[in-house]
Amino acid sequence: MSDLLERLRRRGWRMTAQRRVVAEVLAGEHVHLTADEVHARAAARLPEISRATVYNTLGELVALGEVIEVTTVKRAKTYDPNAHRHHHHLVCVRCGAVRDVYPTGDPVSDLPSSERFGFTVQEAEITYRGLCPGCSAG
Amino acid sequence: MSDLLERLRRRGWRMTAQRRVVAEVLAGEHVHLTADEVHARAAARLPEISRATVYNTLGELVALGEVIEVTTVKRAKTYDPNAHRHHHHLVCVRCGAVRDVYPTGDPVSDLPSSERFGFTVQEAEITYRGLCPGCSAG
DNA sequence: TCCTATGCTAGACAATATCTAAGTCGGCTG
DNA sequence: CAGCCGACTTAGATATTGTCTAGCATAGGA
Repeated sequence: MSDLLERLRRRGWRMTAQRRVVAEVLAGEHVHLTADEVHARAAARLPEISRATVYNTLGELVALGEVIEVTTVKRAKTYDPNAHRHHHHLVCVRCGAVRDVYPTGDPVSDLPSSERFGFTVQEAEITYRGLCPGCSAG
Repeated sequence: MSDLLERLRRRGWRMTAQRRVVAEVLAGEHVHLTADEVHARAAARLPEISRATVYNTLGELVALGEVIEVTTVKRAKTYDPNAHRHHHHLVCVRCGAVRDVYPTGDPVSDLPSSERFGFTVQEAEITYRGLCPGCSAG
């Protein structure tokens, strides 16, 4: 989205072809990509982009809060561009598919203070696990 | 604990010095260790134990349901020996400390069917994030 | 005690992520 | 609108984590 590029520019990001392509790859598909997948898609448009730049750019987007890093059981982290609406994840234990979901209720309020051990709890993130329609049918 | 060793023996595990040491390391400290940390502690007692054996043994313990694999933001997976009481995790975003916690309520029931997208939901795992007493004081 | 399948080892390999040194370029200044 | 500077990018080396292989060792049953 040009929204994203706009916000980044306003935050003093120097706009380069590489950063633009990475941001566009993420904003274009609302799915969870690994760094390598982002690199592959970015390289399709800008063949000489290096892996290091993709990693750097993803790291910056995460630091700016524009993208969320999601760690599942798979080895590689994935990057979720849906950072502006707080949500949780539903993961297929068979094929690894991920969906963003919006449960009701607030898990933080379900953690009694006796279970907080002096921590200042900021947020909670729920990972639902199960089988996706394709995998439970198979 | 010999509890754990007992259960493993009953399940037909061939008991070797290496497996005993790995199981003891996990059962001894109720903390979340990475595979490398398990290897280091195991090697303190049995110097020639190899990394492959530690990985294999941890994988078997996970498959047997005696240990849970926990993936946090850190790169390496950690192994949680508290597998027999379903629980969630409270993580310090600064220092990475992890506590097992038992919230009230059932997150699975908070996911309406309109948010399940045809998935068969089996379980939910909550990661609470915040600052531990030491880090919020600093 | 002996045998055999299972387990162990070192080290190679694979996958993911970060670092480094040198070259490039966005965008401010004049 | 040209020059400059520091932020950005690059290729490739390196680090970290995890898996595989081939041959040796051994637990535990006969």
